[in-house]
Amino acid sequence: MIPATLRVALPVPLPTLFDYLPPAAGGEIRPGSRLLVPFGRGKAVGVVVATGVETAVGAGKLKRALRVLDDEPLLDAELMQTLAWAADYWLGAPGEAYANALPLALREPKPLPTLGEECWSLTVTGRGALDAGSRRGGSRALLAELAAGPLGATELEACLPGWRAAARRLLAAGLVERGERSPDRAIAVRPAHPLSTEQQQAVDAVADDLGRYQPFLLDGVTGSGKTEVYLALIERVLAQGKQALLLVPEIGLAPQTLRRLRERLGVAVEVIHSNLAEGERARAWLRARSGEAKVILGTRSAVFTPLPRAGLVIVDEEHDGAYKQQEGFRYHARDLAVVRARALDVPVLLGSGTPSLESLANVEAGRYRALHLRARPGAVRPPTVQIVDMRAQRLEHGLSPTLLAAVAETVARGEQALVFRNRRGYAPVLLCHACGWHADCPRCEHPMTLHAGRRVLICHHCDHHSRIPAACPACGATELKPQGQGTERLEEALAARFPDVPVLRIDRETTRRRDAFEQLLDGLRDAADQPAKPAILVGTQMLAKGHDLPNLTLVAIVGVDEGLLSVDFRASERLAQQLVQVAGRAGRAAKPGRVLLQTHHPDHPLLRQLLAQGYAAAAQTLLAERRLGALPPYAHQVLLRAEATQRAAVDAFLAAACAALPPEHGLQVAGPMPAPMPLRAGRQRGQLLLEAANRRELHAALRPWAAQLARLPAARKVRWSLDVDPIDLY
DNA sequence: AGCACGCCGACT
DNA sequence: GTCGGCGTGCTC
Repeated sequence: MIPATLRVALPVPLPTLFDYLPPAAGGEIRPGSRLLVPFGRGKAVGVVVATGVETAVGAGKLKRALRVLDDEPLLDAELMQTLAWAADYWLGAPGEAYANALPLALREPKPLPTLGEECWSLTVTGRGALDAGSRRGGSRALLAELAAGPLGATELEACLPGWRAAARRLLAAGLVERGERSPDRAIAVRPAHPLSTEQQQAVDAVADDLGRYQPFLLDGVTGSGKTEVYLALIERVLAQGKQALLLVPEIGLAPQTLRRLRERLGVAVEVIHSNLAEGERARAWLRARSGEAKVILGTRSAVFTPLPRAGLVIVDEEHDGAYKQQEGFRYHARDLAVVRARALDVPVLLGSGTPSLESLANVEAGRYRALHLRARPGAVRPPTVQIVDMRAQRLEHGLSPTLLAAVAETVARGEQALVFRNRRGYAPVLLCHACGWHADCPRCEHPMTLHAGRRVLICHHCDHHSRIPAACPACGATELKPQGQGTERLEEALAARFPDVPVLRIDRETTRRRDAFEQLLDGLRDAADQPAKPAILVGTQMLAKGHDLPNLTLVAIVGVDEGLLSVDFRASERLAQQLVQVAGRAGRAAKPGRVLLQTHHPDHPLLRQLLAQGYAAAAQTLLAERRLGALPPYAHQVLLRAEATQRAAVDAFLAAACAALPPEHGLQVAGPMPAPMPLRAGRQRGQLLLEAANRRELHAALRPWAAQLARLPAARKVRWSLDVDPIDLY
């Protein structure tokens, strides 16, 4: 044994840590410091996990580390412990867990960046160019923005999206320069809204537990003022000189939340998400680590932000699937937030209008405490919901007369209507009426979606594009008919039907440019001096989330039937959440809302209960079904996925994996079997599902097994992954 | 995951 | 005669 041997996590997807001799020069090395080491033929930056370890590596193989990059550990003890726990729980490669936690810029052997915020200002020549008006377009706009004084990167992003291209040009021309300044602080603080009794109760309940671990589930419908509760709690945490971490499911929701945080709190708020430039992200991360950043707002990966003065962790829209990473290290940020809160000894608040069944089960089991916001302070009353029976109705491009009449009434009142359809494109199928042939993706064997505007067929599973055939390739008939409706077709139908009203389609295609979405939505809000204009919105689930549209009074939901009939056991939960979230868009402020639900299954028990008794009751029914079926959250699952071009390779690997399971493991084994989509992007796919009522048993059996999988000879011929607590079984 | 080594086809 | 295809094996 060599007493000073270091154990290091390196950013490779291997189930192992690597041992090194300490660098030739240097003093004491502590866990959490980064280390530059020779690795293979090159070098790598790793994180020291343990020192003075007893190594099993032969002395001839053991290499000496090159140098320590941090005198002080970059990752504190709590983060190190949490990361080790996470790698173990999600059966991930330890190195990948550390790699996820560190911003990319900190995984390079360079000195730490300084903490100031990137900031841009005019040079003397720049001012001259502005006065002379010698530039145009984005460059001119940027010069104009900077005329009043230097601006930070976040501010520029807010007032001039896409400014970086112009900045690069002007920097090269010497018209602007890049500098650094300490981050913005102490802007005018807007006073808090008075809290309702319910809000105050929720705040008091959590505040009573500040300073110790306690999870809360804050259950509040859209418009009930969850954000005010978050803000009030963050204020308390700040008053104690501590930090708050607020997670949101997607970047799209960050800007509006950021605005509210900055307006209200007047402290440095850091935003951390994957769209941030790597340097900025590293600086934000370091400002959190130094304690300078008091409030950290971020998406999934922000759950790894260091919090030396942690006071509170909040997970907004906790039911959202975006918190689960779906490749590489497959962690769940909501679950990890709870684990971190326990390690940090702080309360964790999970908020949602439609809580996940997992969290509801945790309330039921007494692990989480429930807090409720039932009233919608801003709205007169909740929207009325009506089921529209599509059977025996003459449909116009999939839209019933009832629905069209409701849209007509709404726009006639000068209000806005949303037609929600969770399918992009013109039609999901292109069908030959003569012989029944339909256009399938050659790589997925699934119908391709017709995109009429772009005159192309697109596979929504693998993005394969092909030309629209002029005639049926099977029988030669020219009667190829689009079957079913996507948002593009609904937009067309509604525009034809309501020629005097603007029809706006909002989906991935129409909002591809980064700022397009916000711009479209801004046009729908009240201008200061003008009354709101009537409009019809057609959109996918992009519209389901959090955006405030005060003049939207009708929400018509088209095509919920897929969710009702799906074989995926989570489909009904997701459908219920989606329906409630979309319905919540209707009728905020003073105008009452109306929701129409168009279906072929008007008597479906889930829809009936959702309407009559609301989400909480429907969720209880779904929970009872899960319990009866011994499904999550009452059982625990691990899914082994495999794919390869050869079906035989997949089968051989899964069979070998199955045979490698420890004897008497006490687990339920389903498979090996084909994946729900057995062919995708030209790859054969299969899976093996393992279940157990007891999570400890499941992990005890799977830990050694997971390590063994990598060593199976059959593993080299497939792409495989392990998914602990999978949320999608595709 | 990268990266190199290694042994078989169509090109200057 | 070589450039390069991706199978195989390794990384302390």
